[in-house]
Amino acid sequence: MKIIIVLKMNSIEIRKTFLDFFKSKQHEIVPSAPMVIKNDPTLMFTNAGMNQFKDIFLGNTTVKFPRIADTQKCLRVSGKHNDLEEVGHDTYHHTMFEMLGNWSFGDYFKKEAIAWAWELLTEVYKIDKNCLYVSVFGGDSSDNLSKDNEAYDIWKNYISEDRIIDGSKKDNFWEMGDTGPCGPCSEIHVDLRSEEEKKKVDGKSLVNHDDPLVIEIWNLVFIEYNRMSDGKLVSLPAKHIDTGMGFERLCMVLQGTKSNYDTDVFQPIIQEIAKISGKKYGDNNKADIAMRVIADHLRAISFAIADGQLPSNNKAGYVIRRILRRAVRYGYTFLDFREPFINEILGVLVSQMGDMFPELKSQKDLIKKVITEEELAFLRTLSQGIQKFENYISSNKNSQEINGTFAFELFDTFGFPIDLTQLMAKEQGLTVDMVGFNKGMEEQKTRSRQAAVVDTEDWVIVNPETETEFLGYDTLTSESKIIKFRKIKVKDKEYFQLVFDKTPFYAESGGQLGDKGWFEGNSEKIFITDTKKENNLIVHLTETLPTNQNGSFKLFVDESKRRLTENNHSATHILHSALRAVLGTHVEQKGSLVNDERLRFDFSHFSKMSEKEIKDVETLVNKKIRENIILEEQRNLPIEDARKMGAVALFGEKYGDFVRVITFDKNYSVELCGGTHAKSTGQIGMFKIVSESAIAAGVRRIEAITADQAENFFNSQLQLVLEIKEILKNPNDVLKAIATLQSENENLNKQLGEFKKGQALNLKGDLINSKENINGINFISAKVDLDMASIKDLAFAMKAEVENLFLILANESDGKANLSIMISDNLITEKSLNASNLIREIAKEINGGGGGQPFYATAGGKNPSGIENAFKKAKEIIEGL
RNA sequence: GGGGGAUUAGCUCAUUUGGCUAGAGCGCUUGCCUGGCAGGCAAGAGGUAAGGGGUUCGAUUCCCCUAUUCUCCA
Repeated sequence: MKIIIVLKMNSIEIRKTFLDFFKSKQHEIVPSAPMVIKNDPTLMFTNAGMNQFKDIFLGNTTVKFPRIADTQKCLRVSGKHNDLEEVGHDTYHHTMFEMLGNWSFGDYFKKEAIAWAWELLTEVYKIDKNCLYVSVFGGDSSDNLSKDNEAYDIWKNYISEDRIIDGSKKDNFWEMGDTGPCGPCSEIHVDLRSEEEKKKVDGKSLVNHDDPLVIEIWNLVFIEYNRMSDGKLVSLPAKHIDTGMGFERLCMVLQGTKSNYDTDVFQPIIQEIAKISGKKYGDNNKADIAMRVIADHLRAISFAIADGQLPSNNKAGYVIRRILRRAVRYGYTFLDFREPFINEILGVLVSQMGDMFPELKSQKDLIKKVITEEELAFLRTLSQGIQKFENYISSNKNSQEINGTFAFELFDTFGFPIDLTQLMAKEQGLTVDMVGFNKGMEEQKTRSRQAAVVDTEDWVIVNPETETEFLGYDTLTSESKIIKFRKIKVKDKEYFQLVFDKTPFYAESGGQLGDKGWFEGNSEKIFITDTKKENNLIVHLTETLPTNQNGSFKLFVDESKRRLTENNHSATHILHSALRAVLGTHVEQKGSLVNDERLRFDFSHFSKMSEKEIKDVETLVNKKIRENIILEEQRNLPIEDARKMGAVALFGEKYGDFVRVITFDKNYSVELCGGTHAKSTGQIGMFKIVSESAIAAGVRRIEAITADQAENFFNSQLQLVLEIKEILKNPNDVLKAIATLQSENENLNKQLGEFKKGQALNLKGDLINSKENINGINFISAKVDLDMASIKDLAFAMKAEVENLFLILANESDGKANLSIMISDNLITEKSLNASNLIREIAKEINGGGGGQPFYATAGGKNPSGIENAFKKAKEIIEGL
């Protein structure tokens, strides 16, 4: 008998082995980029390992290391890769996952990529070769591409040809988007089924057929083309390798489990969920799904929050909120949680992954707080929706089916997933009209698609340069050439994007808005309405193109706007340090907005700032401004050196980055920052906080103004006080004068009220005295000089006092007439009188119309001279009874 | 970026073809019952119906804009 001792690697070892292997092949190992993406309009989250290298593929940036390997945190929840609804129901979908990858940028190509992948899998990880299949691109006639014979011939050296599969364009031709770098790819698949199963069905036939145990493990992409917007492919001068291997899947393979969720990546979390829910994992399919959902989503939201993306009500923040709510909902429905629980599992995740990803550890308190608040908020929404549902049920008792429109409304407006509605319907013995629901869904999708159509034309190259230089730290003008431009159409609007070889224009980044200004050349002047960053490219937005794009142009940044913006940006840095000094070092930047009018700074802090704290911060900032600290700026500092200087690092730095450090007194404020700043703090002039508020659990927001704006603020406040004084005839003590005024006013109001009451009483008395008894009815008619509200009061008061009352009142204002009729309740039935009907008839006399209730009605008209006739008519009606 | 909903007393929410001088529960104030508390009874205060504009004799209700917020789609 043969004894096989299998020493399973744990997930930490598996990750390390991958990175060590490629290090031995001269790869630079770089840390994971943040999962949350800034400065890319096409992407909210990192959804593949290659994202942080996109600029290299696009040729917008130079290559620092030709060979790189890493593990990258990824999130797939929207756009092309939307796996959210699958997660938990099977054994292998995830929202957040790690992607192991190795890259070559114009260095090695297919031969080495294939050889190393094979070596790592079979010799280092020791995966049985007889379980592996590979695929190569089989060609595609629509793109006029033949089979990838180069890859096929290389694979032949490692694996028998009957294990090589020709793949379709869908599976084996990788594209970044509608346009851009792309190329054929080779996938490595592994068959994890039992020997018996393998005998029954050939593994080769299951490749790419969604069998949970015959799965793709590694994708090797050979980037050699660029897709143009007309669909044509152009060969790239420098060819690249881009590979991706799902870490959680690899763990499953190497640990011999049947599910990613059974590996040591997920089990500790799942066991914790089981523990606090009092249920056992593996007992009940629905509960198991819920536990997997929660385990997966906990990872996604924790990493997102650690990377600076807080849940919110739109964009990326809303994606995070939705993931969290999905987890809450599964816990609510299938694990019977009614109180926040996800935050309690966080500890396990942090102890498990905090070493590899230190951001989890350092932000643990904030993550926990944010998750708890979100859970509470969603449980509230949930109970509102349930109430709505119950209202619907009780008002539609005889229906057996829940209206699809209502089901869609619940989904669309209250965030109720359709399966939850179905579940609740089932409990009442009802079904849901799915046709109607799906119709509502389709309509909404069509609407959204139409609204989101952006037509981007290809870049038109004017001068073939790749690098653009930013001059804006030193100058606000430049002599530049256009490198390229393109036209963008959004709905009925059209604008242009221009890239210059050098530019003083600062592109929106790090919270600082982009510069505005203009450029001149060939006797034309064209305005630049905004400057944006697309990855590393500085893009200038204009409404028109110069008629001749060649030649040189003179660029001008709007100086006054830029200077005011700089003041606010520098003030933001000083504020940041002041907050840390006053509140403590737990204060971390969570968001920032800087423009020429004001600054907005979001930061982690757990309670409302007191008046004194706000004042202390203001005082400290203004003190630093008056110290007139000279700006120290260091460009192109290796990030490691910057960290040593104690620079406050934000999210967003990538591997090997050379960073810029902005210092205002090395013992006070040192920050990594790409923005533009005042030359010395004195330029800021003064600083004033105008609001302090909460924007999310554990996150506060300060809005402040500086320089001219602050000066205006103080001046207008002073002016206000001066004007108040003047109005009060310059008293010695303004406050006392106002207090006196207030109490006098109060007294007068009281007296006036009593006087009015007396008058009304007199008026009421006079009216009552004027009553005529006609057919047993107390008829009163009068024209009064009161507004409609007072007439109403009077009418109600008289109704309470006079029996058998028929009251008709009129007033006149602005050449218009109003009538009001009040009738005692008993007359309505006894004499069949209806104020509403009567007034319609009577109002004809004043050329108007009206209505109301049987006992009280009003009307308006354009003919005041008809009032007497109206009274006469009313009297005739009563007399005629 | 586009759609749908919400915003009414300190809090949670009512208010159906536009008209009952906008109501309830909890909380608050006062008084009473009880040895005290818990509790009970009674009276009362508290509303520019988010803000602005329009339609109308009349708008919490219908329309438009703004703000805040929730939610879905992209």
